[in-house]
Order: sequence, then C-alpha cells, then structure tokens
Amino acid sequence: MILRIALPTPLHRLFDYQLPLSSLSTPPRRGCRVRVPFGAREMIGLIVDTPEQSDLPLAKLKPVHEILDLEPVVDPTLFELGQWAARYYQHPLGDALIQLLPVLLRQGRAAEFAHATLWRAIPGAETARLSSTAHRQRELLQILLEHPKGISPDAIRAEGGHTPLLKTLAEKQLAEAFQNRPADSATIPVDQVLREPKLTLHDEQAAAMERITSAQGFTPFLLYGVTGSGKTEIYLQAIEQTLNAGKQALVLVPEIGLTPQTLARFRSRFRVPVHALHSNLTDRERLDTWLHARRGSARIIIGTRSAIFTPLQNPGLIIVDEEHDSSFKQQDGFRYHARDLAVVRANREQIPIILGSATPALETLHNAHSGRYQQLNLTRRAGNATAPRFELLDIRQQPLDAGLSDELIRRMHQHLAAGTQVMLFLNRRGFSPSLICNQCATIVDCTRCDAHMTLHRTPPHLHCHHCDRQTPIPRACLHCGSSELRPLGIGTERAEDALKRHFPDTPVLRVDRDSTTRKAALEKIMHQVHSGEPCILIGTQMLAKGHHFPRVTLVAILDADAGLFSADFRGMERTAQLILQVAGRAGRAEHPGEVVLQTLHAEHPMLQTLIGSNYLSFAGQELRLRRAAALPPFTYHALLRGEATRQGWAEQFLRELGQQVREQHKLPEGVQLIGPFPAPMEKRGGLFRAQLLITAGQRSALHAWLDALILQAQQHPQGRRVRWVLDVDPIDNY
DNA sequence: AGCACGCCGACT
DNA sequence: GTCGGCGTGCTC
Repeated sequence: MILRIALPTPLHRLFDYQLPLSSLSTPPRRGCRVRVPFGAREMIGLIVDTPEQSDLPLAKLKPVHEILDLEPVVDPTLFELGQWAARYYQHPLGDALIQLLPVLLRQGRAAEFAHATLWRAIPGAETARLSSTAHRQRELLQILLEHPKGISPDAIRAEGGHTPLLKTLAEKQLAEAFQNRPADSATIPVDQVLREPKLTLHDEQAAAMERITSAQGFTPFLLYGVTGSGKTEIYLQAIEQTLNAGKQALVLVPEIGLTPQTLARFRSRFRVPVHALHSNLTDRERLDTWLHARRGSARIIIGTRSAIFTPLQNPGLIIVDEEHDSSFKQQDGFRYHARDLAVVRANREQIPIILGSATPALETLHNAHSGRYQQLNLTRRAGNATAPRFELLDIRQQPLDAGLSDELIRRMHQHLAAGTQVMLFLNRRGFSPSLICNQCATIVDCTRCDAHMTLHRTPPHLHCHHCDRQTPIPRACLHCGSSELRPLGIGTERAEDALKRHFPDTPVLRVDRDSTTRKAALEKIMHQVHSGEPCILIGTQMLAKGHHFPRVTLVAILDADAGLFSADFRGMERTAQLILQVAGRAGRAEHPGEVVLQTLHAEHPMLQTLIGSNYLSFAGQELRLRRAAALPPFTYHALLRGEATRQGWAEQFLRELGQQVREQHKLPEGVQLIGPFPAPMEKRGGLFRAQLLITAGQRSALHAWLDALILQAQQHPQGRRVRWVLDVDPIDNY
C-alpha cells in the first residue's frame, strides 16, 4: 500500500511511502500522523492520500516507520482549510498543515491528555465552613462543588479560581487531589450557562443583536462600533446563544488584546470553561486546550492568530475582535491572515462570524459595501458616556520640551488638578531615535541595517529596533572623533524625564516594551492606574489596545504626524486607526474626555476629516482614492520578497525571474509585474532585500500565474543564494 | 530547510 | 598531516 505524505519542508510537493499491508490493523486515514525516514533524518508527516500508484518505482519508496494516530489529528474541515490556505498563500502544503498542530503533536507526542492531578471537594464540604472574609477560598470551593467528578488546576484557572489556595482547602479537610484523566465533555444545562445577568441593550445594540440572532448558516457580519459603544456585550450575548444551542465559540483577539481584563469579563459572565490560548502557555497547556476544544469540553476558546486552527467538535460562532489589527497576519514563513481564514472557515463550517472594530480595515469595509458582509453599526457610546472632544494643537513655531508644547502642559495641569488622569502617546520607545555628532552631524547607524541606532537610557546602550543589535554608547564620533554626541529626537524615556521635571508631584508611568519586560511590571502599572489617583501615563502602541482607563480624561498624541507621509499606501489608514484607538482610551466612563493631537499639519485633510467627522467618512474618502489609484481592496497584490547576503543579488534574481516567467508564460490580462525594487529598508539584519510586486484585477488570474512564478523560482540557479518568499495580500512593503 | 558529500586553508 | 570552511545536490 502507498501513502502520500505531507512533510514539513519548504518543498512544494508530497512524498510517497510504502506501508507493508501486514503491519496494518486499521486503514490509514487522511489527517493521521506518520513517522517516516526522510533523507538522513526522521520526520513527522501527515497522510494526505492513499494513491493506487506512485510516480516513482515502488523500489524507491521507503517504508513508513510508524502510524501515530488511529483518529485523524487534522479533521476533514481543518484539513481542507489548511489545503485551501496553503494554495492561497502559495505555501508548501506539508509546512502549512503541520502548523495547524500544537507543537507537541508536531513532535510526535500522543494526542492525549497528560495524566492529570484533579481536585474535588471532600464529601460534606460546604462554603459555610469557611470564614465569610475568605472570598477566594469560598470561590474556589464553589468551583470544586460544581465539579463533583473532579477538575484540573488549569480548568480551575479557566473558571477564575485561585489555584494556590487549593493547598489551604486541603489542609482544612475540604478538598483533595486525586489522579485521573479529565472528565468527559462537561455538559452544563442550558439555563445555567450564565453566571451573572446580561446587560440591557440600547436600541442600536438590540438591532444588531436581532440581525445576529436571525443568522442562518454562514453569515459574515462587520460589527462597526465606536469605542465604548458596547461591542463586547454583543459578543457576549451572541456567544450566549451559541452556548445555549450546545455549541462552541471561537474568539480571535490581537496579540496584545488578550488581557486579564478581557478574560475576566468572559469568565465572570459564563459558567462554562473559557480557555485562553496566549503566548505564555506551555506546550502541554496548549495541547490540553487543543484536546478540550476538539472534544467539545472547551466551550469558549479565546486566542491569538494561530487559534484559528483550533479543532472544534461543535462550532457555532467565530468572533474576530479588532479585526483591522495587523497582528492577525503572520509575517514570516506561512504568511496567512487569520481574519481572512476565519471567514473561510466560517463558510466551510456554515456558521456566522462577527468581525468587530471601531476602525475596520478598508478591505473589510469594502466587503460590507459590496454586500458580502452584513454591516452592523454601533455609533453611540453606551451608558452616560459622551464622545471625547478632539482638538488639533498646531505646534508650528511652538517651543517644545521633549515633544511637549506649553499648551499641552497647561492642559495637563488642569486635568490633574481636577483629580483625573492623563495619557500621552508616543510611538517611539527608547530615549531618542538617534545619536548625532555635534561637530560633523554624523548619526550612529546600525552596521547591519539601513537604520539609526536608538539611544536607550535605562540601561544606557544603543539598540537597533530592526535587528535587535545592542552596543555600548560610543564616547566619541566614529567619523571625526569629537566627543560631542547628543541625542536627536524624542522617545518615551526622554518624554518621561521631561514629565517628571514638569510634574514632580505626580506619578509618571511609562508603558512600552522596555518597561514591561517582566509580566508583573505591566500588571503593577495597571493596578496603580486603576486605583484612580491622578497620574500621567506615557507609552507606545501598548497603551492603545485592550486596556480600559476609566479615569483618563485627557489623551494627547505627541506626534500625530508620524505616519502621515509614509511611503506605504496603507500609511494613512494605519495612522487613522491608531489615532482613534488611542483616542478611545479617554473618558470611557462618565467623565467627558478630551483628545489633543499635536501636529505640524493642522490643515491636513485626513486629520480634519477624522476629528470633524468619523472613521467611516475618512474611510469613504480613502476608499475613493484607492479606487482611483487601482490599489487594494480594488486590486489584488502579491509580493515576491528576496533577501541575500550581498547587495544586488536579490534584485538581480528577481529581475531575471520576472523576465523568464514573462517569456515563458504570457501574463494574464490585468496582471502586472512591477519592479523589482530594493525594499524600503534595503539592508536589514545584515541581508539586502528586494521585492517584485505582482498586481491583478482578478484573483483567479493572479493565482494561476503565481503557480508558474513559484515553479520558475524553484528552478532558478540563484534560488539557493537568494532566500525568497511569496507574500499574498501583503499588508506592508517593509 | 536540513543534512551529507566534497574539495581547499590554518592548526591541535 | 587533519579539522572545518561553505558550494551544491537531494530529500519518496
């Protein structure tokens, strides 16, 4: 018998193996893993097919070492999704399929739960025997009482229980541990799904909810909801319906959107297990969640990009929160977009999907305009909250101290004096983005990138944010020997310094990747913010997402112009999204908020539209420009990226490739090759990069032709010296 | 991508 | 005399 196997290699083909019939107990099925010899090593692969014949003579086929699964680890729906994605993103099938699996399964471990220690209440235990002040112990015991067959520490955490107290309960003879495998699918009666009552919907929410409720089968929704309009409540009530129907909900969130606050909100609403898939989990925890999801005992799964490949026993709903967020696109290797795959998956599963955002991607809006998605609008803030007041602060000819204008400082004093908090946004970490020689004006550059080194003060060093290279601060200019080196430009550290000078009596809290490397650090900062005392927050993007700051009444963007004149056609869209995300942090409760944008271009039409109207007006304008310029979402892009150790190699490789493929395959109508050009930052991490842009008016024409391009690239003799990758629907050209 | 095989420089 | 540099060939 012949098995056709997908293996995790960069090769765009499958490999045939022999399976001695005598060794066969059950028929091998597509989606089961095998262990096979491959060249000089052994690999784990997936069965794709059992063909009658191979293209190779039988004698050339090696025997399979072992079949690892009786049941497929990639179920038919996911297998087809993987196949579709591999083809769409032009990625080798084996490498794409293996990425659908948790790491432990890629390594060949059994698709089984660990023999787990479970906890249960000792018969007769009741919460009344605990002191009424021991809230956490009571909560914990309550959870144990709800699971008479036992519950794992992981699952206890998933329900919000504080596991370290299990020992305390054991000492009090109220709880005990025992060895077991996880209980079978937890069935929670429909009327007990809610742990706390749902909120009353305002009229816009009710209208949106009605549309979602009446959805049958595959129905994609764009939920456009301004900040504070109650998108999350819609998610929760849609999930409630899914749970009531006995089904599972999959929620995708951006990488930094999965905060303890978000999880707590889901867990306090629902009694069912809520499983989170985030970057801090161990491989074992990921596998256990994967198994629970596959078996149906995980009812709500919240995860980042890769969670789109979670197997679901009984899928009922997919939600993509902050759907415009670029972290849904994988930026290396298998360059898939989880939001787009989520729509494909919902279609295959025949279930509804909600894409939610206050600043939808133009692609998504375009799909709504063309009728592919149903658009639901939440344009008013829920409760008493009022929309923040925007103001452009013209800083032309204004003296700035570390990026702060006098007028901004004056307003900060006002807000702080009123007892509220202030948040400043500056999307540049470090002390200053460059270090310049006062004598000859030479700037210290990274030796491996076309970029300046960023000066950091704590600890003092130079750091390249593009390749991570770190060096000591030079004492003299490398060019002229002068010792007069001074920082040029403002980063968050420098702004923090200035703020401490101007506001010596107010806590200044910096939030960026450097100040929050330790996980506890961010939580500590958030704790202080939530105490409600006046304080100043200064930070990067991290501040813009996920967290709620009810006591912040003034939000200022120190450099609103940063993304205004970007070479990338998406620069304007991203800037608008960032500004609104940041602005959305202000005054989410009853305090009215004020948003100040410091700018040198106060008359810029985009800024004017954004503050004078709303995101949809801006997006409408931007879409008209895109249409006129034949840019996405009105055309389709693919980018062939190449990188090599010598300047010019990648560009030459791409040029030859383009010529060859043009000669041998006629370009379909509407398909254009543009370039190759050096990448916007040609040298990065010691590699010289170039790119060839392929544009098309139709997807079908583009894809057929990309096949030919890949084939040609593989055969090209330079293909070894130049590392290349095809990026379909690229979201940056960086 | 890995990994082996294969021919030319500075070293225990 | 060898260890090892990375060019190039192959993986059912």
